[in-house]
Amino acid sequence: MQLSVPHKALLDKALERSGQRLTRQREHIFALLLEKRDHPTADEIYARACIEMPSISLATVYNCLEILTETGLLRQVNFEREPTRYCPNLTQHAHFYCRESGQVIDIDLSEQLIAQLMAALPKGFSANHIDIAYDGQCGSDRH
Amino acid sequence: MQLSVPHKALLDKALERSGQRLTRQREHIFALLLEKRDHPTADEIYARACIEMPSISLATVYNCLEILTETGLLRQVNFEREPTRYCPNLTQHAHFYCRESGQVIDIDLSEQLIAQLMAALPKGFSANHIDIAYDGQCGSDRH
DNA sequence: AATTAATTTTGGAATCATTCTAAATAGTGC
DNA sequence: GCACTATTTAGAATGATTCCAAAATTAATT
Repeated sequence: MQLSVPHKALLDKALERSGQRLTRQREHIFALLLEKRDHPTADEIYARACIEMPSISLATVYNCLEILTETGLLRQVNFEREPTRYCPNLTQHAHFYCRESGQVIDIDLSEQLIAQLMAALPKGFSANHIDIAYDGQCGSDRH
Repeated sequence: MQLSVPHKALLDKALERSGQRLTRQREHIFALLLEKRDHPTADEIYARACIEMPSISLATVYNCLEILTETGLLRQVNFEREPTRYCPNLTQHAHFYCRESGQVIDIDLSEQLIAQLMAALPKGFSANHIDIAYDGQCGSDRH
């Protein structure tokens, strides 16, 4: 598994900007997230990482995910108090959690809809972020 | 602290409907939530409950909150992986979490806005619930 | 009111995701 | 390659929540 040239450049730049070093582990975790964009948990990422890098530890996976999130390369996705999932899609979008198939699907929202949500806030309130999570059935029969 | 007659009737009916008994503990926890609608965590509710009912246990608080949620009298509110908070406002609404003051504020959303959010889903998807959490500054200086 | 049966409460142990810690290892600039 | 600093590692610690089995309470029946 290999990071594409533009993604590699993105990673280099993001780490440099925040004074962090590029390590094999960080690169591998980032590549895994980009390769299969299914919103895995830290445990799932750890299991996948171990295939090519058996010596990696779970603590490192958590650490890499934290650094990648801080540097703005990943987003955390939470559903209730389930384990945190990770998402490399940085555009403003919502998440749909299908309780049947367990899949998490990105839902694009129009600028206009976001603007309306912002406009629903009382005077004086300002939001840095809106987290929108749907849950229901996605109609696919994959399990 | 006393449950109003209509709220008492609501509690009775909801418990009966799902075959649960009315207990002092359940009534007390429900009354606490209605009295101060500040989205407390289980720990905070436990601390408040102990004032009038020192023998109550944390396990019972969790159990009551679960039952009251299941019977549809309370909603759980989560922000990332912070401890779950509880809310007796059953109308469709969003939550605003002020990182400065720590306050959680209910935000009303129009039917129309909810409908638009539902309409943003791909064909075949159906949502039971949409969870909307803003975070930012609420502009109050209470701390 | 006593008896029984079923549910609830209780305190403590267990669980699970995540964070912390301190020693070992790997990057970076010279 | 050397020294300096950041990172990784394994395992212990944490914190919210759930589980457990015994004691207490409630509801139904006599």
